[in-house]
Amino acid sequence: MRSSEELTALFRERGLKITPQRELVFRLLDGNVSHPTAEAVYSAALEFMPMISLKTVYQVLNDLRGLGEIQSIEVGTGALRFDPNTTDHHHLVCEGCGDVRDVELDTSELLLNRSQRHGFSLNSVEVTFRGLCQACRTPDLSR
Amino acid sequence: MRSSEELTALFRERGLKITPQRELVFRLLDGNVSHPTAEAVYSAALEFMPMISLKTVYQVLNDLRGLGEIQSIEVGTGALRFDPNTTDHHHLVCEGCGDVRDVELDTSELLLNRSQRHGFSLNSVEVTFRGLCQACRTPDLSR
DNA sequence: AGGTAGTCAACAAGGATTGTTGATTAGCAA
DNA sequence: TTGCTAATCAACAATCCTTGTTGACTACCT
Repeated sequence: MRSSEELTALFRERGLKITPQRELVFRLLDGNVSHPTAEAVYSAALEFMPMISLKTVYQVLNDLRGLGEIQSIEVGTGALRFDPNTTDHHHLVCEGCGDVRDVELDTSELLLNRSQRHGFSLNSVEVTFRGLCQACRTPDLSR
Repeated sequence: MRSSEELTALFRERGLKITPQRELVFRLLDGNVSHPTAEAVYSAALEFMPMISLKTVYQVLNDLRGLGEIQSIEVGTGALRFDPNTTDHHHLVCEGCGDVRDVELDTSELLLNRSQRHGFSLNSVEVTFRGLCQACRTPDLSR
């Protein structure tokens, strides 16, 4: 995802207005590596803008996705998650708490000699690792 | 997934009764490589048993999953898909029609030196290839 | 300054899946 | 073969996530 300033220019270019709601969502996503759901973005937004609606958050996220500035991922934790990191990377999901981490991975080997596999033309590869994070693996002694 | 006869024995062992509905779902899944949704299994079942309910199909699928005889996969086509192939394999999804094919793939390299990554204990890796199948890529001249 | 896009509340609705209830059927162990 | 109990059925309702609708209001931007 580009910087807030670049997004502003990009939105204007497309005839989309720059509203405080959009700017807030830009800010909340900038550098965000937590792979938040729409609800999570909404919750974070409420602290700065108590009257923002969930619907608006969904709309801004869809706008950004439409522009290719963020991507949505489905890792089996129920809701879609949004990721401002649109570079080639993959994910590690905690089966306990649902946390998602980024994983750098070279998938060029996976694609080699597979371009005509099953008669398909390949567009992308996603690798999802699953396991338990440290917190979910360690018994919580405070309880 | 084991054979229908082995499943019968397994179900009895667990105190689960062998009903015509369960036997039908066993049969429909045996050797099925189409990765059907619950609805698709239900549709197929209706041809042999017009009074079977979707609810029952869901229950049988969940029973089988609970016993580890089938797995469910989520490939972003809306509904869960069920797969009687529980061996180590991966999937190729057509972004046009949603068709899912099996892909044999050695993921041992992917797991190497990653067992402690991010403090996670790893349980599994899924690789999903996306592209267009031949039918979706080829313009249909009959229309 | 005005046209219009954006936002809001307050809904409804969709699709997938699970839960509920109460009646009926039937598997299977004794 | 009988009887206990699980399984199934219909007919719902309900959940969760996401999108659509309407009508009023606001405010961005040319």
